[in-house]
Amino acid sequence: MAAVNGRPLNATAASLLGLLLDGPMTGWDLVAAAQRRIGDFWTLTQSQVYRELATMAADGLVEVGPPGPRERKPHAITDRGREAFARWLDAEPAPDQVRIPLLLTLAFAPHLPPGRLAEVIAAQRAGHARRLEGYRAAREQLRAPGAPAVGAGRLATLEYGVRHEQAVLDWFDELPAILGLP
Amino acid sequence: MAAVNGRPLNATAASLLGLLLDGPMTGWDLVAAAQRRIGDFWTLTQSQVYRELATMAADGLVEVGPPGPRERKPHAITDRGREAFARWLDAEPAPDQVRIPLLLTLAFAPHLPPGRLAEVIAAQRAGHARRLEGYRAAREQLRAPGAPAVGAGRLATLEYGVRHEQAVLDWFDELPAILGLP
DNA sequence: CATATCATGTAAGAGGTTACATGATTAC
DNA sequence: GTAATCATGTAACCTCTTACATGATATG
Repeated sequence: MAAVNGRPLNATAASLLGLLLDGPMTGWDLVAAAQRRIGDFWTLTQSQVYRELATMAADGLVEVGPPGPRERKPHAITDRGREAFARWLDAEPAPDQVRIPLLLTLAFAPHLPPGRLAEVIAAQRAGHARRLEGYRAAREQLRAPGAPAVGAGRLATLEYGVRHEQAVLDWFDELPAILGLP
Repeated sequence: MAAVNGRPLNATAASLLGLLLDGPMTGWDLVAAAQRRIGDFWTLTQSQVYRELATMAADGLVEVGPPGPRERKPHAITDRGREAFARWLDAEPAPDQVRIPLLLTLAFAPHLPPGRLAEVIAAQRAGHARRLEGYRAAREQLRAPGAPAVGAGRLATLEYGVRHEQAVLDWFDELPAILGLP
């Protein structure tokens, strides 16, 4: 019996519990579900998933069910897990955690060979434009008649993505003026 | 003589080198300088600074100068350090690394007690509004006549902050409609 | 039967956070 | 003299990433 009261959940573990509220899943399933449902604003790797599952099983937050074909090991959330998830969800979300390598490059741009900065900016802008298109397409698909019913949260996060990427693109378009580039 | 060719720089170490281009600094100085120059979009702790300095000293990227008063240990960038920094700066910046706890909460909002979601949103919005004001104030200060001369990069990153936070606030204002909140 | 996909996991290390310990110097 | 701040760093731990190892099953 490990950790009688369980350690405090980290956001990654809590998210896995949240996904398990829809029913038992294997680690493999969870990786896919996480990518689909929260992948746009939360990264997690397969390695992490198996580790968190093992930890949570030891803490009694999930239970391993009867193995299926191909070594499938379905994990189900327990009552303790539901409580832990509810406590986590009710807490104040931590502040955004943002690290933007491009802004580092920009901060040190005077040390960059001339012309290189413009290249870097163009490449980064293209990436953001691609992502904006992805978010837009996904949003339109969900808005279309006959679209699969989906939580409003999904629409809200897509809208976040669209607005953020649009703002970033607008910023890119102002950049030459700010930096005094040709 | 450790690591003849030096391991590849991580962004945090590289940033410290970038700051040292302005002249020798102690770990303490670097913490302050980093907070001021890149703190808006890159986090780093005191602990990390001392560790990276030790590693970089072992790799010959920085040199410890003659100690000053109060155990001050100025670190100066070496020629090897300058090369390593230039190589890092010239490389393609990694994609943004973003984790937004609020969006996790939103993704699982159906499991939240009624009313709690609105509270959470209000609190988070206030935080973003505060940050927007901070960026705006800093930007106006730099634009004012007689402002200290400062790199265009600083203005560009402030502009990024302003636009990002403004987009997030706009999104907050759309949220009730998207989520069907009163 | 070969290849792709499903599915498990381990190992090793990098990067990051929090908390603590220690002492010098400056300002009141 | 005492409190704040400067300045060093260590210890412990957590989280995340990358790479590897292993084998079952489905598809052509």
